[in-house]
Amino acid sequence: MFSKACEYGIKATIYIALKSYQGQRVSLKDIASEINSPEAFTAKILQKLSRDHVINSIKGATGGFEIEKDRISSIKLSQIVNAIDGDEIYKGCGLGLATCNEHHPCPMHGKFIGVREELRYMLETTNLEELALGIKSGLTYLKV
Amino acid sequence: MFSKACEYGIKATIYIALKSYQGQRVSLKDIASEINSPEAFTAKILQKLSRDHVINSIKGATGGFEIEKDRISSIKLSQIVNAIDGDEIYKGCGLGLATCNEHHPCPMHGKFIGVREELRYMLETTNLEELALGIKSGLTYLKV
DNA sequence: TCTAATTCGGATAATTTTATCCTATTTAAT
DNA sequence: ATTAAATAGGATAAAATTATCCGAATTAGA
Repeated sequence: MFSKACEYGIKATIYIALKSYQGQRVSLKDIASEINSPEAFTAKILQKLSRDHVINSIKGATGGFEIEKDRISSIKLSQIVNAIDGDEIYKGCGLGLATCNEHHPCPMHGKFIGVREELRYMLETTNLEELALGIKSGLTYLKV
Repeated sequence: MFSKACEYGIKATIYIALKSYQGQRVSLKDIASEINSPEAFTAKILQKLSRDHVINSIKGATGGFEIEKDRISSIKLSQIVNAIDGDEIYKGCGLGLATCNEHHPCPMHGKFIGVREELRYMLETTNLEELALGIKSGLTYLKV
């Protein structure tokens, strides 16, 4: 469904949100260990999310990654997915046709539109805060 | 969402079903041209579908690919996807956790379960006949 | 029997995705 | 200033996916 990079990106952002919520800044090493991802690869993904202003990166000795507390609840899953995988997955044709719409639908169009719409809605309405809260309360997990 | 191989596989199977429905057997060349896919790569995918008994392949001079008419309505999209991409996409965790269930959910689990379930249901209930019929009636398209 | 049309399948190549390595740069603290 | 800890980013490598090439095998029909 999502690329590995996107999976890492989502998990990393949730973890950063959780820690930011608690007033803590987190290092790459910490993130990679917490979400069980390869460090250098995760670094590239965080750079991308930082350039896209989903997260903030702070260089230097006490540097790391964080998100302003008051932005956490307004950041949607779709922004993360978009920054890494683009929007093809929740806006594009299921069979990869360049143009697929009501006037020129692929064979799956009518069947797929509900799935895609539900995915789009889920990604565009789910915010970081609710995801981080699940981790905080020990109800959900980022690894294993 | 689906791999390129899977997209080709679905389109190819729909086209084979359409022609089989009309009592015609189709060649690889015909298929590749009709769904706009690379011939040799499509051949590998058709081999896989053939080994999985989704389609039949006939060797030799007047050979090609076909599906028994009376099986067309009973073949589900999920069988094609399964043969090529496996079932991870509609059964696995959205964040790639090896174990993700109600007792040990990933942060997205509760949000993702609806999407995944709708995708699973769509794939498991949509049959080849309805997809081929759309093409036959000129309402849907396999390319452009 | 021969030929032509076809699928099969092994080998290889190209491209994309995933992953690693290493140096430069930044910054807080001593 | 110096040092240590951290991110940035270019170069490269490994693995997976997508794509191509070509000879072997099969089969209908002349």
